[in-house]
Amino acid sequence: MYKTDKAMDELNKVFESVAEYFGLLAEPTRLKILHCLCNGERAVNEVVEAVGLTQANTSRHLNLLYRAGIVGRRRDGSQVIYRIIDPNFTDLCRTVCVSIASRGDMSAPSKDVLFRLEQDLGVRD
Amino acid sequence: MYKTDKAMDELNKVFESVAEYFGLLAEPTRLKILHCLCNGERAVNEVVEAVGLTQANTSRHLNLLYRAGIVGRRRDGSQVIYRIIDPNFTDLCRTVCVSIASRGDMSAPSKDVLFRLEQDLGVRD
DNA sequence: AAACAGTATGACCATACGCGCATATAGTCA
DNA sequence: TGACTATATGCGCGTATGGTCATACTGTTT
Repeated sequence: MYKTDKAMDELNKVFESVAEYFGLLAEPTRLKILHCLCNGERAVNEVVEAVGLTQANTSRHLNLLYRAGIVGRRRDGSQVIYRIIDPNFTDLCRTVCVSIASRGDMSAPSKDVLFRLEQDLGVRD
Repeated sequence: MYKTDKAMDELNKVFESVAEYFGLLAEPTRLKILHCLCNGERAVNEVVEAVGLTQANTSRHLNLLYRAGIVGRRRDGSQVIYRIIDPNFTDLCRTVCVSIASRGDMSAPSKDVLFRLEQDLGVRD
């Protein structure tokens, strides 16, 4: 298929990049943080309060997401305000949410929770 | 927002499920395996040869993907043949691939490799 | 049954990563 | 400048997980 070694190398790099991206979304805490940002920008301390994480932890995750280009940030006085800038994030999450909902797992979430979640994911800033 | 504790619990479970799903796609080796299955079903030994992994390793990853419902399998004589059954997989990967390609990273993959990859992801079995 | 190919799995190792603690840095206000 | 709030970061710990090796399991063939 991909004959040359060079093409293979490039393909492997693509896989690594894709894996890295998915890896950012593979953590419940980060998903919580991102969900918290779904309805608009938030300062770090707001996120901390909303998701119930440590300030240090929250800051770390937000930095990760920032360096990956999933969220943007701006200073406002002494606080830093984050927002989602990756146009694909909501699409990806909505797809997976629907997929999970469709699986008749015993642990299937109730309709209204999913509905509300999809509502959040449908909002664009 | 999500007032009741019950709703919060459910939401957290959703986050965990979504994270778990993304986690499966967050590994370059698994992406290689899945890419190998993009053009149709393959026996384990074929996958082993195609992606250059250990047989044990390949089997483990395939089992993971199977238990998660991303791939299906059937026996054919002494060999087991896997195929992609998750309708969302290609969509998700295509989205992320395009996203990565659009970022002007220095390590941006060449156009033809990406084109070929998207071609693979466009094929439905 | 014996020999063999194909596949799965248990044990172990090395590494990655999320977390909490303490601390450093940046900005505001008196 | 000093005190205070807000945010970021270095360090150490515990866990989770991918990789490898050896081995068990399954089906086929003679």
